[in-house]
Amino acid sequence: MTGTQTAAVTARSAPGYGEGRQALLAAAVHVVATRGLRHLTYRSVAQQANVAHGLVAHHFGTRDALLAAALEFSLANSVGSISTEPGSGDLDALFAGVVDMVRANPDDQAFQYELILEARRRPELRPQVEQVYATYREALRSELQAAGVEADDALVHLVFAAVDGLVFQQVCLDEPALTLPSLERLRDLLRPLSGRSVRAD
Amino acid sequence: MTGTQTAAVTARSAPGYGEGRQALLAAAVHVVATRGLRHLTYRSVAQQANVAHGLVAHHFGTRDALLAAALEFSLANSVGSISTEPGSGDLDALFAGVVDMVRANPDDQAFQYELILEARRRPELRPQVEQVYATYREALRSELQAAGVEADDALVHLVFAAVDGLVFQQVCLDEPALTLPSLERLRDLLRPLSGRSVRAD
DNA sequence: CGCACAACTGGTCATCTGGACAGTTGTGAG
DNA sequence: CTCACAACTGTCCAGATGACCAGTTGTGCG
Repeated sequence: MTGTQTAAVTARSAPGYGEGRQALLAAAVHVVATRGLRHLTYRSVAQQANVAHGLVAHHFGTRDALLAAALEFSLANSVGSISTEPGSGDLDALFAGVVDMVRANPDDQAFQYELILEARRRPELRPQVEQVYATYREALRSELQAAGVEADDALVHLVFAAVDGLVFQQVCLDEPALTLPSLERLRDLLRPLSGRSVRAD
Repeated sequence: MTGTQTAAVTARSAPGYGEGRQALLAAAVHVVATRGLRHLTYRSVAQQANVAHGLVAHHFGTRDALLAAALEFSLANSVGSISTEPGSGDLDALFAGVVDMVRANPDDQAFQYELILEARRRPELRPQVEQVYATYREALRSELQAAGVEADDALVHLVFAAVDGLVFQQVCLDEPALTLPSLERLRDLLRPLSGRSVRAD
């Protein structure tokens, strides 16, 4: 690519030298999220990344390996804190940023749900999926304990499943309007279990 | 197929005359659930159904139409009551059969999650998906009200999302051990909201 | 500048796929 | 039994796909 930027009328510019691998990872997330696993082909992902299709085999070897790497990439980019005030025990801060996070990164969420389902069929993907679930659950346990809630396994599992379900529905049915009030109700349900009564209501 | 049953050593027998269409629908659910949407091809579904692959085009015309029909088929086969004692208001009966239902029909659950994600990309699938969610939510609202719980939209949405999330995790991560205790905890959280205190603890 | 190596390109090929289609088989009514 | 029609079969074909690969280009070091 030597001085032909003016000739390149595509919406996406070619990645810089040495940036192809990363561009392919991001492209894989986008293609899967928007068109499904079925349409993730060497050519579709290369086109999305604006590189030649042979580069997929060059960097990843196989389609399966691309997917595994893309999952790792997506998780690394989206795992965040479950509270806007980590460690504070403030229930109002718990999951407070979820709706905006999903809105800001719908591709990552959708991609991850696709890959979680794929993990049923691809055992090599499971460690990553399980690790993320476990990480979030431990973080949730800490937050609940900081709030004075006795956080046994069943409660942690339930609360995390509830949020997982809310996000899934937001992503799939595009119903963000009810996510915030539902999270509010979740906090209302948890509040009597905590040692605190901060909210004046 | 005239008297060659002894020669047919395949695990699946060919469907009877006139039963091909139904066999293909069931096969589609199984193939998608076990191998993903990507591997749902005319040939894979026909092989699973033990019919010739041309029959897919004959009955459904296109792969997309097969999927839409299979979703309808799967939903018709799996939508059940959310309580083991419908209308009773008994919180202990609420979602009591869920774990066993998922265990008995993992294919249907997985298939439906695959199709829910697919509905993001295929607007024609959305009415069915939304209809099922709406039906379940209304049923949940009724059960909660029968239990004396003031069932506003946010609470219904939250409770259904929680169960949806639990089922998703059971299906994908194969962790049924925590589903029952989590449902128990969900009921514990709902109990103070009801006008009843039936459980002796 | 030359060189080693990585990144990248785009052609190639065997195989698969969606779907059309002509021919065969099965069913039920008259 | 005959006939109309639906169900079914398996071949065909154009296009797509995963992956390989020889050749080209870019980078950084000596």
